[in-house]
Amino acid sequence: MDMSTKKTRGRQRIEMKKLDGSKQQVTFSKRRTGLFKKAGELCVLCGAEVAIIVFWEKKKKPFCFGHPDVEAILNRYLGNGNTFPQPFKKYVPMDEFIRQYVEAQKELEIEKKRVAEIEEEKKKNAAGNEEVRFWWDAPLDENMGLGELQHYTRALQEVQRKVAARVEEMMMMRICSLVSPMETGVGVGDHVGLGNEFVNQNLKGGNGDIGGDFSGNHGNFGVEHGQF
Amino acid sequence: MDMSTKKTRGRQRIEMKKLDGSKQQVTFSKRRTGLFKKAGELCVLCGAEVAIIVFWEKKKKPFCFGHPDVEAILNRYLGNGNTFPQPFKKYVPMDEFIRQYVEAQKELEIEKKRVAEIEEEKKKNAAGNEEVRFWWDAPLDENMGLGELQHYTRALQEVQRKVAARVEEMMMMRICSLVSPMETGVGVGDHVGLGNEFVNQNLKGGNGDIGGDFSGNHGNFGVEHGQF
DNA sequence: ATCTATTCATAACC
DNA sequence: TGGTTATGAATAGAT
Repeated sequence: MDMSTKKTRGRQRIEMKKLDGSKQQVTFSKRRTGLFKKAGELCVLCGAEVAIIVFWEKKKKPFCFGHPDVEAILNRYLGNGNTFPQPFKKYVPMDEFIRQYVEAQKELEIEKKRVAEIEEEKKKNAAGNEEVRFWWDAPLDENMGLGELQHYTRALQEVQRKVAARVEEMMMMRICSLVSPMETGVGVGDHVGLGNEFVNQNLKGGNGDIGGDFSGNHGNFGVEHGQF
Repeated sequence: MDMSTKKTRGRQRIEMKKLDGSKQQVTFSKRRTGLFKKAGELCVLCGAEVAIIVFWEKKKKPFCFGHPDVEAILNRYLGNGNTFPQPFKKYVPMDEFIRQYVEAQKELEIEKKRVAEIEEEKKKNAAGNEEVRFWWDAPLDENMGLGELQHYTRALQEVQRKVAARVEEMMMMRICSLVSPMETGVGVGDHVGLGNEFVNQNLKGGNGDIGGDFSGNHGNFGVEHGQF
């Protein structure tokens, strides 16, 4: 295969993590379009009514999709006829949450210990109050060259940064996991918890269709653009 | 190619029109899942906040997707979070785990501040004497003890590994269905879109029905299932 | 915005 | 409601 003749590498698998500003912009645009298209197709194929609101970064205005229109969906959603879901703690499989929570606690412990150690060292050294205050101030070990040591230092910095970021990300995720089930709780027994259970549903159907075409754009669907 | 040996014809192009009850059910289920997944990816990749509400046929309860959660998005969409009901939070007594979790978060914050303080103090001392800084911030100097440094390196890496693994795991869970993180804001949308007027209005309600069940909330995304 | 080469989502089937 | 498979689609990367 003469790779050099290929015009592009084609679609490449990407890591599911936040993109950098550069790619983010184009990806957001493409995927948002794709998402709305999918929504439109769902409406046409299944006679569903869908509303999608997308806020991006600090942008004030949201990008919206709605069929028949966003307001209609929201009204129905918020509609007075709606009965609020009742708490259903006992139906939520807490095992996973508990496990995650415990993990979080352990990690927190590690963090705390680290801080404690630092303070301990600090105090100890301060008491001695000599030339060397902290262990890290100690003379460089002859086993490692400065260059290598610097390398390690940079590595540590990076690790520390990542850990902090990860922990935060994790915390956020966990919050969602923990809260959502409860908040969305609905009547007894309707939930399914982690692990992707499914809700059993039966249906048949029928009702009007919408006609739109989605081909290129979002035809008859209300697509509101945010941005600017 | 021996077509007769093929197990299936594979995916076939379908007309974009309403399906019959039969296929509709399965298609709705599959595509809804796919839609939510896409939304989750958009959130993760671009740091977007998305809310999706799907009503199906006569079903009373909608299927929802939301990150950070539907309510947050709607609040932002509707303008000020005031008029919008904050249903769940009030209704659902914070579960013990959530409470503890929140506390853990606070603790983490405190720890961070402590680290900052120590760092600050450290810098102060450094100013007074040498230019000693915290090991993670720096241009390392010859004072760092190799042994300690290695110790911390290992410790941090271990933590990092665990955290990463956990996050990865969670991401997987979610991504498989849905996924990820972010903040809140305020703003009302403007629209573009065919046939839809947009009226910015404050709905209130007090209740929203969300109903359903919550399917696999595997994700960090709040996914609420409707059905019935 | 266009254009591929690939990965991904899914219509058919089981 | 769940898998499996062969294809149609969506889209990352490059232009």
